[in-house]
Amino acid sequence: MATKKRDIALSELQAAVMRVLWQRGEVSTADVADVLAGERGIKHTTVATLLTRLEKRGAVALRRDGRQLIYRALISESEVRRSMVSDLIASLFAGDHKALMAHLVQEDDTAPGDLDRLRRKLGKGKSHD
Amino acid sequence: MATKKRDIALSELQAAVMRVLWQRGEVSTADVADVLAGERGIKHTTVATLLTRLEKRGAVALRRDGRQLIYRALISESEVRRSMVSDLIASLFAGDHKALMAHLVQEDDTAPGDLDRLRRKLGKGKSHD
DNA sequence: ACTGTAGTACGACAGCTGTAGAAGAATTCC
DNA sequence: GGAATTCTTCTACAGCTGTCGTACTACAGT
Repeated sequence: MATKKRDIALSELQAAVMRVLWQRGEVSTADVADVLAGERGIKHTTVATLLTRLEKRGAVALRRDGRQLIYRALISESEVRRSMVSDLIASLFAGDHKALMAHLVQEDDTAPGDLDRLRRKLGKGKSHD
Repeated sequence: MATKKRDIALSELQAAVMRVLWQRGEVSTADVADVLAGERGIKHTTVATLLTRLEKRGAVALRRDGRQLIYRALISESEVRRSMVSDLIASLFAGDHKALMAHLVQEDDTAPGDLDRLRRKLGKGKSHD
């Protein structure tokens, strides 16, 4: 809790960038760019800009390797999830977590039994991040 | 489904404005402004701008009453919820609704039994919006 | 050494958001 | 009827985002 990171709201695109880092750990700009270029036809320079800005915000750290920049995430996916889910709940569900669950149960095609299974499968794990 | 409304992502503040409309139906600019001014010290003109922009986006409709403008929501809270929850799931939960549920079950202090109760209470209702 | 080539750094620009002051119009109150 | 009040409209501006083009730099080959 010492290293509090506030303001962890990412746009769709920023999340896509972070996802690459979360999945692969240390990644060069080119690697991220290749993924994003494939997924959505974004130019390399755009990705470089995105990464630079994320670095400025403290979301990622970079390291030099020759002429290349290698990035790694400084905020974890769980942190972002927690933060953004909370924001959404605050904005649209009157701050009530259960209201979101209710919404999900209502909207989703999830077979009712899944909830039970889900609850059973979790319940003890307090390990994340 | 005929009146498809895409692009229903609202910022925190925009959601706050919409919330007033959702709760009260038809509301004058001044009414919304008073609520927002009380909640977060925002100036009337700011609220007017917000409403104007929401109107331009098709999120609200306005009607004149003398010199006053009366607004009402054109998009429902459920629509916005559905849309934004889906966006979040797509961005951060690999498109898997159940992953969000798992996250909630994990993070929330919700007593495990609540899920059962929740599921029981719903389950048949297909009425929203 | 020269020339591509690959990579980074900068600067730009448009669109959206949060914020609000100034100006103008319509009402209301003496 | 003139002044104070209330509302809307317009304009502005800064900060963030998505998107790149250009320019510069360092290597890799030949």
